[in-house]
Amino acid sequence: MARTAGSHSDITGPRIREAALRLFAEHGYAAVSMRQIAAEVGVQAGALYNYTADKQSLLAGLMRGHLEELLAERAAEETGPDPLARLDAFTRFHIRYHLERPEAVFIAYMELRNLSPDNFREIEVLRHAYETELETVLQDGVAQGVFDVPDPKVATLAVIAMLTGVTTWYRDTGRLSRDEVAETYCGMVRRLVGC
Amino acid sequence: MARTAGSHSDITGPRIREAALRLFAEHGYAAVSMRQIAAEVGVQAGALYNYTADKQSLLAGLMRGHLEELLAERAAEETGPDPLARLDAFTRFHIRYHLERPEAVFIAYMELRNLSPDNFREIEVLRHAYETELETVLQDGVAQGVFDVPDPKVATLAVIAMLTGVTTWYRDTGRLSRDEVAETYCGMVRRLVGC
DNA sequence: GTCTATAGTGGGATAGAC
DNA sequence: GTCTATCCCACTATAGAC
Repeated sequence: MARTAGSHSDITGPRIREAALRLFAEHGYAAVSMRQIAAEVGVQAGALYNYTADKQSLLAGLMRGHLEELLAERAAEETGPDPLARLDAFTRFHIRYHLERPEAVFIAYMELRNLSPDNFREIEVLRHAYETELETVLQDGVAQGVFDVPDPKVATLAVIAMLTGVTTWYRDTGRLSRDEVAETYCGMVRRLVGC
Repeated sequence: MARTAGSHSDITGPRIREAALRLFAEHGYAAVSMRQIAAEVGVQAGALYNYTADKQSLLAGLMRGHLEELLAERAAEETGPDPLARLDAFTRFHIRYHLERPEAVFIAYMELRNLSPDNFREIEVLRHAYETELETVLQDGVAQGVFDVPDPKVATLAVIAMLTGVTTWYRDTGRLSRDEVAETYCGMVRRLVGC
């Protein structure tokens, strides 16, 4: 759609972030130019700088937004006291959330190298907070004698890597539905923790 | 070391590939310039084109070399008939091999987007051949009643994602040795396949 | 808030001397 | 086989008109 000089648009900001998310996920941060993002939105490159200080801030904002939303939605989930129920809930939540936002997930894992040192530290804190959610479940399960996990720290990283990997192969047009995939992983995770 | 015009060097080719491997792994393919690679080797940018047709071929060659070596070393391993022994062997091999070549592994997983369509197809064939190695072990184990794996295809992808994830956190200066990590993962993989 | 235009930098790849 | 020099192009970010 043609756009005219001087037109106002309070939704340009979100549209820029959506376009950047899509393009960064597809081609990688370094391979995407500000011109490409602007063209996707339908403005000139210079206009982007009304919404972001620079390209680096645009990337950091996307990653921070993704991880903050991940933590917020996780915190909003009801969690009872039973470690096994909490483990299942984490597995289902992680898979559902990641399959719903494959682009944000992809960027959050692949573009860490392209963050400035300050932004990197900030993002790592958020990521570690999320990993701690699962580690706590595993430790509680071990303490209660429900799980058998020799090394909860390593198991945490192993399970998260396993679950996140689903985004690399899952297709909605494939053999399994999202729920079926989640159930399959639930079973594998349960067994992995000796339950 | 200063280099002089006209000097010969049969090892420039390998040095270019080593430098490219290191820089691509650290900064990403798109973020690394041919000038950077040349500087790392100690030649001028133009000299690189005596060894590679272009930047894309350099990347594809690194990835092809990595996957071909992976398949060759895997094929060289002795494998008995016992599915459990083969599963353990795969786990230990995968972790050892990946921890020995973190840069090549990183590139092979992260830079798929930056391959031309032709190169991408070629690399995907190699990657799939490797995944089939594990899938075959799982299927044989199920057929012999040793493993309990409801979905061997999904389990294959889950195990490989879990094992490969070790490269994102393992440090030689950390709490565990490589062998200890491999044993920990062996135990987790065994349980995951219901064994 | 968006436009056009541009400053300033750096990119991939090539040509021709040595 | 490597050098220097260069072509041509794209990039980020900014300036100033509207």
